[in-house]
Amino acid sequence: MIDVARRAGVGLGTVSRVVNGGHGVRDETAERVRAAIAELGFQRNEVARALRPGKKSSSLALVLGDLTNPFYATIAKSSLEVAGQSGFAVVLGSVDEDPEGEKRAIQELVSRQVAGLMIVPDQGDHSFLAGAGVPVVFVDRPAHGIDADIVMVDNEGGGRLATEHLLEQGHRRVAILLAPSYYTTGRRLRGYRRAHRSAGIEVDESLVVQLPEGTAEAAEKATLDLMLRPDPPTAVFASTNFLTEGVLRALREVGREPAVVGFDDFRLADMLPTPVTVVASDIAELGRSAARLLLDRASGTDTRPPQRIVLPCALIQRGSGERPPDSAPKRKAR
Amino acid sequence: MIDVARRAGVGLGTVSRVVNGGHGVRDETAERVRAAIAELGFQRNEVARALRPGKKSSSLALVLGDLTNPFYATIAKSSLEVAGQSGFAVVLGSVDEDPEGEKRAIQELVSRQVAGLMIVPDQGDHSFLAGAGVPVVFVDRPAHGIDADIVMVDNEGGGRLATEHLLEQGHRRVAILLAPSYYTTGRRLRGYRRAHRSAGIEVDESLVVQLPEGTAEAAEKATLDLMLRPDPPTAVFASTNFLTEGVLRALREVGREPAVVGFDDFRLADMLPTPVTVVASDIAELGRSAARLLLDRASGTDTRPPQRIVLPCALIQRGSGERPPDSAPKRKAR
DNA sequence: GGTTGCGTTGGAAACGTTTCGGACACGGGG
DNA sequence: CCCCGTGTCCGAAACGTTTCCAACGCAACC
Repeated sequence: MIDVARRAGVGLGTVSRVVNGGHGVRDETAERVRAAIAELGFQRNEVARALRPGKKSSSLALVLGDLTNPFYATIAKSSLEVAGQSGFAVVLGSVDEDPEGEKRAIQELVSRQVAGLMIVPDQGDHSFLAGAGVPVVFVDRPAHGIDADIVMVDNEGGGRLATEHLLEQGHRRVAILLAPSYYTTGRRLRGYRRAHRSAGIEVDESLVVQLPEGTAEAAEKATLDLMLRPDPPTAVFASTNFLTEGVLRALREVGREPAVVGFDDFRLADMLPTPVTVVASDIAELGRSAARLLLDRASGTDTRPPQRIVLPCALIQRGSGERPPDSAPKRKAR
Repeated sequence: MIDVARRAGVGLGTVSRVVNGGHGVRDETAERVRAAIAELGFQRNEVARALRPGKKSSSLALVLGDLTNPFYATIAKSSLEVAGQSGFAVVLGSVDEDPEGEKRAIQELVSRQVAGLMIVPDQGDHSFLAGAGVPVVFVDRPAHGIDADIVMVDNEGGGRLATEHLLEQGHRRVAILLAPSYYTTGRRLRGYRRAHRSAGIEVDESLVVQLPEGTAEAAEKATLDLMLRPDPPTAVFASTNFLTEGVLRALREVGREPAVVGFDDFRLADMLPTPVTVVASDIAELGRSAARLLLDRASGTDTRPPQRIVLPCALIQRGSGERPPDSAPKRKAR
């Protein structure tokens, strides 16, 4: 920049003013500066820029788990889009479901002076973020120990929707598969119970399956066990996209066809032998909202108390969730 | 850091030495400094750190298209992992297939003083990167106008593998669907032609379908046209995961079952009514290799001339690619 | 003609680190 | 006793911006 100033025969301050908003500079001078910039191929050094007191870099951080999971990938994509439109870059911190690693990753990002953090939090305590002086928006689930903005999905409503749908088909033994103790898991289970209570049906606790892992493999194994019991469920609610996949694999293996409803839509769900009924929400909007909110916080535009945005879920009927109870146990019934 | 120095009663230089490698400092002094750091909760400011002359930030940039595409997501995930292990963060630039936007995004990232760039390039000229003084690794396809490292897949070999497989089943009319002029597309087509030539079979050019877009929708439409012709192909080679999806949708609509081979594996491929045969490669390794190479370049460890890493493709037979020619036209043939 | 005010410009300070030359203490060798 | 080397430590300079204050020219006004 100093070279530009020399070349244009002006002072540094003037160059800086031109590079930024550029008012308070005579048109003629500004033009000379712009010419010099073009000739020298000057490009502002964002790092030096972010060094000034109080200034933050024009980057947001996004901390989430496995990008290979379309759920996370969608959040990443959509938040990236929104951030990009405002000239913000996004620094990614991927965490493999390891609470300690997450803390380290977050502090790494904070030390990079990002303007804000979007976090899909692991369990664990996040109070260490409270004093960091950086706005934080949690995505998909809240965190403990800190009161910050949160954008999420109506998990309980979704769980209830899925379960009600199955109960309405006449199912009385509806299994639910749950990934390890995420917050979302608990809410979806609550919806499941609520639906049962409303319908006056008692929950068979042995049909509430807490998986050791949130993987398709774990769900597959659990479903096999479930279906080979003497009293198998006639319907299965898989509370996660990966779990749904596992359930379907298991069912193919044992050749059974209980009703199935999944939580979260997934690619090709409608192309499977029996198209899969799911409870879905607008995940992309989840990411967009989070990014928008964070940008407003970072710019100081938004000083409201912490917000809580909840997106609705909708049932998408495709077939697997509309199978009646009696089709499951006996192959050629009816 | 200046506070830490005061608190520990030492000079700045000493604190800096402790924070970094930390030799040339007496153990006792170092301990005092560490104590002060802990008490004050001091955290190094990475931004200021990167400001020093010659220094680059400890971030890599990754520029790619739609993260929603599992192909890109996998690259992102795996390269993130490798970078993270070396203490590097990854700044993401997502580009929506817009050559001008890509250039802007890249310059944005360069201005952030990233230590290196990993780019899945759009067509367009990338010579503007030559003088940037930042190491660049291209991923999945090379770029024009610059001679840099490149990590890619054996596209031609894969295209050939897929086509040979179909020809071996006795197919003589094999259609190929191609996304718009990516480099990869050209190579896959070349493999397709080679396979035909080797087998002494002439290519019907009307079966080489250049799509206007690389989407499932475009492929679906093209496949419909293809199958409703008086002389439809008996086999289809979809040169991209999204294209494969489109092909399958179209086939379901028209109720035909030509043989299908896709390029790149995808989730649930084995769960579809007819499991899908694909030519696949280790995409995660693509990302890992790129990150490793870039880290070596950035650290100055690796000063070899630009490398060209090519990963092999393998055929995964699942059923859709093993259908004989005559099963396609007539529904109940055989 | 002096004063005031405005639009424009110049340049120093500040940001938080790393690095580098030098200072200081201490001990050993001449 | 002096000199020198070694180990430790200090603090100024530098990095490339932004921002703030001062200064300047000019016109309008008193």
